[in-house]
Amino acid sequence: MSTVEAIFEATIQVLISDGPGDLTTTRVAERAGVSVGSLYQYFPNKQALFHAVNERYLTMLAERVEATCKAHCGSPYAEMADALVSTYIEMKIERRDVTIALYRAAAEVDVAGIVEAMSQRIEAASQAMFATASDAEFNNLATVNVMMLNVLCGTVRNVFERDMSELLIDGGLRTQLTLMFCTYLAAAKIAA
Amino acid sequence: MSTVEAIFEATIQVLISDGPGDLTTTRVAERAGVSVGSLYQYFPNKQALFHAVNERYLTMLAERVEATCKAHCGSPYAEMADALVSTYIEMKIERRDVTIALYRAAAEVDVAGIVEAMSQRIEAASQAMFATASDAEFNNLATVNVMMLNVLCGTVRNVFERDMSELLIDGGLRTQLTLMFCTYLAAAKIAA
Amino acid sequence: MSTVEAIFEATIQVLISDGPGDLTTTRVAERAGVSVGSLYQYFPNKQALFHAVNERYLTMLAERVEATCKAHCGSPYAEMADALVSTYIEMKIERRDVTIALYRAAAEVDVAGIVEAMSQRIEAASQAMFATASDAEFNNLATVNVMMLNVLCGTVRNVFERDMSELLIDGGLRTQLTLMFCTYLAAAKIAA
Amino acid sequence: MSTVEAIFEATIQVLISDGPGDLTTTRVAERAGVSVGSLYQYFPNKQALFHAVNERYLTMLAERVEATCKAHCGSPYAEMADALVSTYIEMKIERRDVTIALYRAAAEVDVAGIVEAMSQRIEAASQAMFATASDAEFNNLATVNVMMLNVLCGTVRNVFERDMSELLIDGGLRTQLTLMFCTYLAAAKIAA
DNA sequence: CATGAATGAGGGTTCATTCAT
DNA sequence: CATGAATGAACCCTCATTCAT
Repeated sequence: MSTVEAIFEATIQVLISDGPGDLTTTRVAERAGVSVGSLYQYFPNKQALFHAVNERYLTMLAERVEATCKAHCGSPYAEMADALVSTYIEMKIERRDVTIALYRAAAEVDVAGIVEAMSQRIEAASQAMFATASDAEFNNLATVNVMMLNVLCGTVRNVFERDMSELLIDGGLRTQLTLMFCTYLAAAKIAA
Repeated sequence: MSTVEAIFEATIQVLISDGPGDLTTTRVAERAGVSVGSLYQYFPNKQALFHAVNERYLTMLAERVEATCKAHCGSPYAEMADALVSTYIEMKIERRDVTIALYRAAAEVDVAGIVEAMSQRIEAASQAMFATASDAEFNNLATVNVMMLNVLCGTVRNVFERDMSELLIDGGLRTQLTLMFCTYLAAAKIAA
Repeated sequence: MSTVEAIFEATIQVLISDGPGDLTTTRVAERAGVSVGSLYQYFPNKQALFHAVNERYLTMLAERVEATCKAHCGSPYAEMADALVSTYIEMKIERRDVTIALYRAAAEVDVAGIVEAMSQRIEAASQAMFATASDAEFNNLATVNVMMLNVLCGTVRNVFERDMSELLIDGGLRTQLTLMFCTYLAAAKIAA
Repeated sequence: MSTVEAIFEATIQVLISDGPGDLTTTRVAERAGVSVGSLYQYFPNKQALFHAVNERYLTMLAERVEATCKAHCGSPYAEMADALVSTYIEMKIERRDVTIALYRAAAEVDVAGIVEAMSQRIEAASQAMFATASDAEFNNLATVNVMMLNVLCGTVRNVFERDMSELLIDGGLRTQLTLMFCTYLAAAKIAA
């Protein structure tokens, strides 16, 4: 494993075990099995490290969502909603500890830029998908789409931060969010 | 204004102007016009101060929501949904800077406990309200209710943190969330 | 002794014993018998400390020279030259270690500003004095005066840095510089 | 250009553009277009590099002064004084940035040894020259000579460090120093 | 002989907290 | 009960130097 890779992984590990408040460059370096100096050879400062870790994570997320959206072009909108919600939640659950760690770290630094960029990628992909629904066209698709994604991201975050396991394990969150989106979309359908 | 009051206000002010990263006890004391020593007479440590500020803010929020819920007992559910969403968003918009400041500070410290407590108060009030809707009864009200509140809190936070002013100023967020909740509730109605 | 005083003294001591390259804020604080934190309560950073120490020293020097110049208003110019040279050199010899330490430290930081300010104070005082010589008037006094002071400051520094004790102990430097200035001034005299 | 040459030049360049405080071995190597490792193949440590650069510069200076002194054997002493002063100042002005950079760097490291050695070479050459003046013999030549060279070196340094351009551009410094030396030497002449 | 990633001691600086006044 | 100077552990970051390739 490359040094950079080790540092990335160590950052996540420290974030998970110690929390963002106790994340020090020394500790990260130690956990990565390298010296602080090495860390600073690859990242100009602590912020940059944070930034990079978040970017990497969010980029992965965005890519997966984009892929899902592409894969569901032309499907019925209910399937689209389910695919979107499921993909997003599954990714978050997959490495639950990482998800929680990054949610907590988000406020520490200026990650707003990355978050915004990724949000827009996801929004674009989603809107493109819904525009091709086989069984409906929508009024105000732009607004509706933005709403759904804010709801999706915000709600999932809330559920993770409150650690509401019961909503996550049995798919309650997924089912209900999908349902909510379907009824919402139905109301936005253009009468045939 | 009491000393404690001054300290509370100063904390918020520093949070707004300097951000949570630059909030130091000395700075808070200065802005409050008291000495650090005095600050420590009222709060055993920085965490406690943070905690208190958040508690006060969230308690106010919870109380307002509870009042709204009580006031809408027996109304049609659409009105309930609108009242809930409107009250929550209005409070957040009212002192937008404070809202954003506290969202950002949330991760810094362990506010999870307070958040959880307040969430449950709000959920209870909301569920009690919806149980009295004049025009419907709902399947699975507990789940539906929890979902709506997670969506409400999560989405609003997301919108504030992304600073999506366009959704806030013209009431787009309010209208759409209300609509979403109405269609969602409609789907949960018990057939008459 | 006040904390600030102790820090000033400690800075000089460290400068003398360890040299400017090994002057660390921690070491200064230790030697002063206070904590680093205290040091930073009085000086915003290391540079400021350096600056303050130099300013204090050079201000004293300038004041002494100014006093001497005032005291010799109306004297014959040879006495003036002797007074100027003697005062300057004596002050430097008085605390020889401090003198050497500060010469060495001068390049470390931006002391140029203070040096320039003090140089100008001294030049002004000196020129005012020579303008009142009882036994001569001078062509180009401004130029002649600036030359003498550059020579005085530069030469003394050179002698200290080269540690040419033999020139300092028996007054050789003083005698010769005075002589040099007298012959130089004589050449600038306006023929009666 | 040899590697060593490149490193020398790079050191000077970094000194000029970044100052002695920001001179790092890595930066020097970069600017020289070689690796740090290579730098350490030629210089055992940073001090040695500094040392070498200074030695090279001062050796050149000493050689030029020696040459001038030899060339003026048997001349009248006024010509000698002028030649000495002019040569020294011209060399310093020739690459003014280098001169200033090295003056500033001088305190950083232990260059005292080299400076002393070069000073003595120059003093010897100068004394030998003045001993052959065609128009005078001097009392105490050793002392007079040492004085003049301390004055010359010290004053020039002072003028450069204070950046008194007006004294350098129109030759004021040169003229006045020469004049000062001539009157000083005249006073030391052995009566015929 | 060149390279440059890796090292890690050490420097400047901050800030929550205490306690003598 | 108020004050604010003093504390010092801990943080971020730098850079001279080494050594495996």
